[in-house]
Amino acid sequence: MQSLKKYFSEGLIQVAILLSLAGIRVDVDPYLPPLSEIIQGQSSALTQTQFHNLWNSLDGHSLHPKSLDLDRFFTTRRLLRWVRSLDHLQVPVAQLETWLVHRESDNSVTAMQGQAGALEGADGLVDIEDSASLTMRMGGGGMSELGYNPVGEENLEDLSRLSRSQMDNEDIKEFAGLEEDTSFSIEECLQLLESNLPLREQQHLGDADVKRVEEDPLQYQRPLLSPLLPQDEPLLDLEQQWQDVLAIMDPEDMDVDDSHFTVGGRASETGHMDNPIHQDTSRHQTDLLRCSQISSASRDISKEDSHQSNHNQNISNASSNIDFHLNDSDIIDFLLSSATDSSANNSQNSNGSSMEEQDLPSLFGPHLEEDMFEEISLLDLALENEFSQSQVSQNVEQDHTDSDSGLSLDFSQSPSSPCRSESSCSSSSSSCSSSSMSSTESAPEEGAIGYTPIKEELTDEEDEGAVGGYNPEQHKMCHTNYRQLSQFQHLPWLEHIGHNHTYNQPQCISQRKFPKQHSNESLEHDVQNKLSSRDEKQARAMKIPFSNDHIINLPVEEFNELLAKHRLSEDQLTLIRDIRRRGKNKMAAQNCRRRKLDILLGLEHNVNGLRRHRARLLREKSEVSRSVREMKQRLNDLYQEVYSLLREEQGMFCSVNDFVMQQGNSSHMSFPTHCSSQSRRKSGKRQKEKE
DNA sequence: CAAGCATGTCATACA
DNA sequence: CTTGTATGACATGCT
Repeated sequence: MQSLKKYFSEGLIQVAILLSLAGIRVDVDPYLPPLSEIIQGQSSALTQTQFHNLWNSLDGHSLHPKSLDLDRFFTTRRLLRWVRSLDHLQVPVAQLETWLVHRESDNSVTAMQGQAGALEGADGLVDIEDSASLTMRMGGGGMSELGYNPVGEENLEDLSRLSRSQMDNEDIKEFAGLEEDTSFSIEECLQLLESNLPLREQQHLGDADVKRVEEDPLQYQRPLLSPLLPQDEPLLDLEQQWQDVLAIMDPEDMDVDDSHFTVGGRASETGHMDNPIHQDTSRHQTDLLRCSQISSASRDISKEDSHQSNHNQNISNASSNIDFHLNDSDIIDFLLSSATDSSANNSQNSNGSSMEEQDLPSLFGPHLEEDMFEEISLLDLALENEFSQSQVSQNVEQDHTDSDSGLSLDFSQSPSSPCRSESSCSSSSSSCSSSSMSSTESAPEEGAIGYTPIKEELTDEEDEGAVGGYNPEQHKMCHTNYRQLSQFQHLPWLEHIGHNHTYNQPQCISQRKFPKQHSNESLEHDVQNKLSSRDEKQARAMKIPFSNDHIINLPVEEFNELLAKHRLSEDQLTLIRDIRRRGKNKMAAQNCRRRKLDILLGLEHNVNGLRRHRARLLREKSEVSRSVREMKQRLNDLYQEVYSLLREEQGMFCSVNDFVMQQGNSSHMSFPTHCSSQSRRKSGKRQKEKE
């Protein structure tokens, strides 16, 4: 019988879904067991009537009874809710209700204050119901009736439908960006959130809210934020609060990437997509914003995948959903911070391709320049979808995949390096036929080894200049450009890299560099003798018939062939092998040092970015705290006003202290019509029950 | 001349 | 075992 019932139930579900899709509203409630039973009761995963079995039979797949498919389960619940809600308006009804009850003696009020964290400044004037019960009333009364469950809801659409009543106290508090230790009550949190809802969102609220809007639309529409704050700031404040929340909840994301983390989800949820600040700033964002959108979209996918079964799915989705706004806010923040130099900078930025990099430092102030590079680098990295949490790891990863090329490295140490042009690289590869293969093969990889973080800052021209392999000389030449970047100006290695450590240079390199350009060969020979390395001198002394470059850079097979071609003594062979070993180790040491510097560079960059991020978070935190205080004050004033009106209506029989405001399940705000001793006793009794 | 830096070299470990 | 690579430690030359 049970199985038969199940069979019909699932059949009904399918039919209802199909009919609903066709536009026909079907109420399957009478034919279905209570939803709670489906969810929690006999159909629990541990019982024989697991609901996943229902789905196993639905689509023909067979799942292990213990492998509960939560996705399908919640999808089922959503579909069921949807089907059920087709016959009635599915407007989330906010169950926020406020009423006044009699204020008992001071002791009781004190106790209730302790429970709910009444307004600090109200001095016991307002008594707010226990937050847990309030949550039950708000969430359980209305939304949970629709089957919403904050845990396990994966879809963003559900999230958007999730009103604040879906969250428990902590969620709401966190959502409001409040710390745990704050004495801010749950109602204040809700009002804080509510106050940031646009009017159309308010229309989704309950009757009580509507009434309040009708009675005092201005007051209700007006956010409870401080009047000192600009009207556009609530959104930013919320985003900042959300950033704080995310930083607390997910410290792993606190990395550089966290700077792109904000409240967007909430922004969309609360309908702030058309917030004026977005409109005002959107025209300034242009390509940066698009880049951020793309990057955030990619992150959305990955984040959703990683958080599929996460307990904090709601908030994760919210954060991912709003990445766009987060980037938005970041860009806005950046634009606002750079507003002082906006005109000049904008013009320069528009001509960025043609602008000389060395002009950059003069165009931006130190702080602005730092921020700009941070933002731009973040966006660029995010756009490439390669932005890892640590540039260090990125560098190391690249290092593992790259190989070295000693040939190009030797170029940088050539005696003629000071006057050599970038063409030396190509000429070297063309002039050395046998070794060109190995050098050119490994050369492009070499370029990816070392200065990767810096190369991201380079222009296209410089990148093109690096084609053909890593050329330290290019980096030396670009060194002047690097130094324009304030981020790297302090690095000693950039300042010293221009030093001409030309001792111990292979002779063959200088020969290959300018085979036709040097007319005076005798002079060149003198220079070679003077600047050649110990190995080269020894090679010449031992009459080694080929160059050190060949010895070092030839592949093993060709190297062995070369040795076989010539009749060499044992000493010569030993020297050749030593030269090869030392040469390769020399290049390895250079690469190793370069990597080390890059790692340090990346770490330094990350530290700076994290410092800036921390400073910004602290700044936002202080701003939020200030706005919260102001809102509290406003709310207190509002209460005073309401009480004064009530006293007038009651004929001045009751004092302000005789009223407390409560919020409940009904859809209207209620106040006791009189403050008799009976109500006083009732209130006291209720309070005792709570305790 | 000492300090700091860049570079080369060696020894060693590892793939 | 050979070869190549990576890296710490030390030496050396330069500023």
